[in-house]
Amino acid sequence: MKNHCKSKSMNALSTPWNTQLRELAKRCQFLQALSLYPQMLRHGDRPNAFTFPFALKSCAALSLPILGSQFHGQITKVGCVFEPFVQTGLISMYCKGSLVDNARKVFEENFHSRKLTVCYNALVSGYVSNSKCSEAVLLFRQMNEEGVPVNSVTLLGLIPACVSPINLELGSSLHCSTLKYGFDSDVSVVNCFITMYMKCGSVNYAQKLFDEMPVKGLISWNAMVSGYAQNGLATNVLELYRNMDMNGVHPDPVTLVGVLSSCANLGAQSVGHEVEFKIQASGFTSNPFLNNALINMYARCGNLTKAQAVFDGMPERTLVSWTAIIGGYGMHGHGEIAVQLFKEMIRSGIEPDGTAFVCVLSACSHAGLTDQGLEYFKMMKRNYQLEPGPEHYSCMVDLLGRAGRLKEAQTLIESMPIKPDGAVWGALLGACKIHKNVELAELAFERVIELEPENIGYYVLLSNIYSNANNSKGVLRIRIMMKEKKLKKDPGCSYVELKGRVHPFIVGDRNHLQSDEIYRVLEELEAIIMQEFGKPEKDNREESNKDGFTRVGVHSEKLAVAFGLLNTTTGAEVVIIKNLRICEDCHLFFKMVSKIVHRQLTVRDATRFHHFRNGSCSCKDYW
DNA sequence: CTAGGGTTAG
Repeated sequence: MKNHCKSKSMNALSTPWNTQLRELAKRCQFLQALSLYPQMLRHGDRPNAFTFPFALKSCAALSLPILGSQFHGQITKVGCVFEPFVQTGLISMYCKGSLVDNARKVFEENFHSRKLTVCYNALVSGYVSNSKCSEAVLLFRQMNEEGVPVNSVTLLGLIPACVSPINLELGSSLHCSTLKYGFDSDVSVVNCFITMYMKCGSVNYAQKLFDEMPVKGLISWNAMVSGYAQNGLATNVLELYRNMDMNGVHPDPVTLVGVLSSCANLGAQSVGHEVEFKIQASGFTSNPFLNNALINMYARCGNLTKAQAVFDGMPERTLVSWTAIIGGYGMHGHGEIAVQLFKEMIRSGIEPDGTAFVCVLSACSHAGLTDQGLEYFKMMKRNYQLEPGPEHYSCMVDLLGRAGRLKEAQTLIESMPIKPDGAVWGALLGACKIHKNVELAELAFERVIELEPENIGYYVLLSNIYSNANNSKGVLRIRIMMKEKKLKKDPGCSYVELKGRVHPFIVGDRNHLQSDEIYRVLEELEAIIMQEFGKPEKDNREESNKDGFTRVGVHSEKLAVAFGLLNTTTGAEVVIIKNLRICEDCHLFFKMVSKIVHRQLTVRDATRFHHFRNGSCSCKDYW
């Protein structure tokens, strides 16, 4: 190449450099691409309009706006600022480096660009990615007014502006107007709308769009998988994953991340394991997103050994990897290990963020490491300039509360510089239940229902506190409140994972295809239990309708056990996936059943299952 | 200029 360069004219000389630059940028080797530029100058070769777009793209990808602005200077000198590719490159580079005002300046100063769709597109998407959505919408209107043609890329840049539930209206009006442009048959535009509706929580609408697509691409499937996963619809994710397979669509890393996240929420370890196998078979083993999702999945399913193994096997661990493994140890009560790992992470030069602190604080709380937790809370601000949010305060209230330091917890809430949310008062209420403090519970309850009047969990909690204190007046008062507000506790739910399918059960469920047989097994089991161990102390079955409240029918856990026993072959492990806080009645039932059958019954924590976000599914609390 | 992704108590 060197010989080439010396012998040709200036302009043509830069061509081999440009080709190499373009190749490197295409392969995302941006640093190498940028290092080519000084080499080129050293050779005495001049950059031209074909050089800069790739240099700018590299600056954008690496978020180096300062270097980018030096290129801007060069571009002005060379005089190719009016070239569309250079211009859009500049706008995009400044936007990716968060210098939107510079981008706007480039856009405004260039007369020729005013009518160019690509330049508008670059700025529209730049505004959106810098969360300046109203500016993006204004610019979009301006395009229409000035008669600049809108293309599908314009929409791809603009639609993500409407990804929060607040913007659903704007999003759907945008959707309506795109019908007018005729982009409703463009696969990428529809994919983008699917994502938008999913992020707005409008799952049904997203599903409708997906179902009506005549041609679906891998990204369409992925948008649905991730959307379901983000909305906590883990069973839908698994169903869709099977459907993909049947339609001959091959999953890629993005698909598998969504599937793993749902396995984590369901506690569906065997599907998760299957996915891990697929990852290895497809050669995705070094994808950091996938490894983090694997750590999370194994940790949540209680398999800390495997979570640790994935973590140890990663060539590079990001903050998210550390957070996932720390959270995993924390949620299973290994507070000391979690704290050790947190220290190790800091030693390895990774700075914790707010999320990492939530994990370590809650780990301290679960393990009773009260002072350690207090120390970390102080450290947030002192060492890392992180302002504690309400989620950190609720961890602290939980930490102090569990340790019986209720007064300190209350003082902490009162000293908060930000407004406490429902979770903060809720944590105090929970602590009052553990330490049987009725008086403080009443205060916490009053505050928490001001903030979350619809959250049934808190009513149930206070009612149970009254009940433990034999305060029947209190219990009645809460029930009347709930009745007046027409609040009803969501039923609890248990899952059994069998041959890769997840079977959900709710209290008194009759929906399952094998419903009759399940009830038969249950009755048999209970008959044997009666025979062997006598009548269980508590039996909540068939208590109906006194004072208008529905009472517990047949517990979901019991149905799940009966289903498991009915459908597994000898020696198979029955996995009951359930909220850890099962009631004494069910606990007794589990113990007796596992004595009767010589199979292993495993109880898993699935409290994270989003369906129950607004109230625990502890069946004791179900009225 | 350009659609889909991992970590967050109670």
